[in-house]
Amino acid sequence: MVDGWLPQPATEEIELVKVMHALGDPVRMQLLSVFLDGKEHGCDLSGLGLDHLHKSTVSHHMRVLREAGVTATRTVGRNRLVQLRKADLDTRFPGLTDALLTAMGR
Amino acid sequence: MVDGWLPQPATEEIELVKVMHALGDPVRMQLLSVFLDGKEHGCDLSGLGLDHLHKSTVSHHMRVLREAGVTATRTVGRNRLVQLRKADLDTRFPGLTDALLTAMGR
DNA sequence: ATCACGGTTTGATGCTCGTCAAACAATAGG
DNA sequence: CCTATTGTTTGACGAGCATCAAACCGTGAT
Repeated sequence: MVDGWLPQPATEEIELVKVMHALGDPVRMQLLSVFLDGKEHGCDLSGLGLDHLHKSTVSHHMRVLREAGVTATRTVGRNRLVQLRKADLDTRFPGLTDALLTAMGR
Repeated sequence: MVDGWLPQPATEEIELVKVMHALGDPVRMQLLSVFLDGKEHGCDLSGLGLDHLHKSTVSHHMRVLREAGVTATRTVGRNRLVQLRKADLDTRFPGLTDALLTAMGR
């Protein structure tokens, strides 16, 4: 019933070096590849090759991404919906998410 | 008299996650801000606020950047000339260095 | 109220990394 | 040849990080 957003840095507070650090991990990079479409995603990571990871480990990586300002997480019921903060990132670092989208994905 | 290039990954071998990891450090980020002009630079880091760092520490960071494929280092005499591998990075990850240049610097 | 579900938090462990210090290597100059 | 310069390499140390496991917490269903 609480249904709100998890804590995250304001747009102006997003730091490039922290974003880079957040993306400098294979697991988080793979998570990013899912979020790059900009849509909301559940925490079901089946079909990602992340089955071997403990749920608390994934939760940790999700937190790193969120605290770096890369993603935003919304609580609805007992689920979490995660999405890329594309607009905010484009404001702070124009062209960055586009470059990532080009480099990854297709 | 040997005057050659220090070992570095081939263009196709440059991995995005390793580049991100290399850039996920404040010191290396500051070094990058110097190299973003694409020109060759000596290892004189005066006026960068890196005076407090030991020379071996800077050498370490230079190596990380080079092994990630971010920079290329040339040996001339007893000096090292370092420059951004802009063409190679643009080939692998189009728009990335431009986005970094926009985000940092001016 | 009780239970199951989805996810977080805490603690512990091992590995990686940033830093310094000292030794080393190669080169330019006397 | 000797010395100074420029930067690398090695070793050591401490901090940080990725991972797991177990406990915990809010929510929805029974």
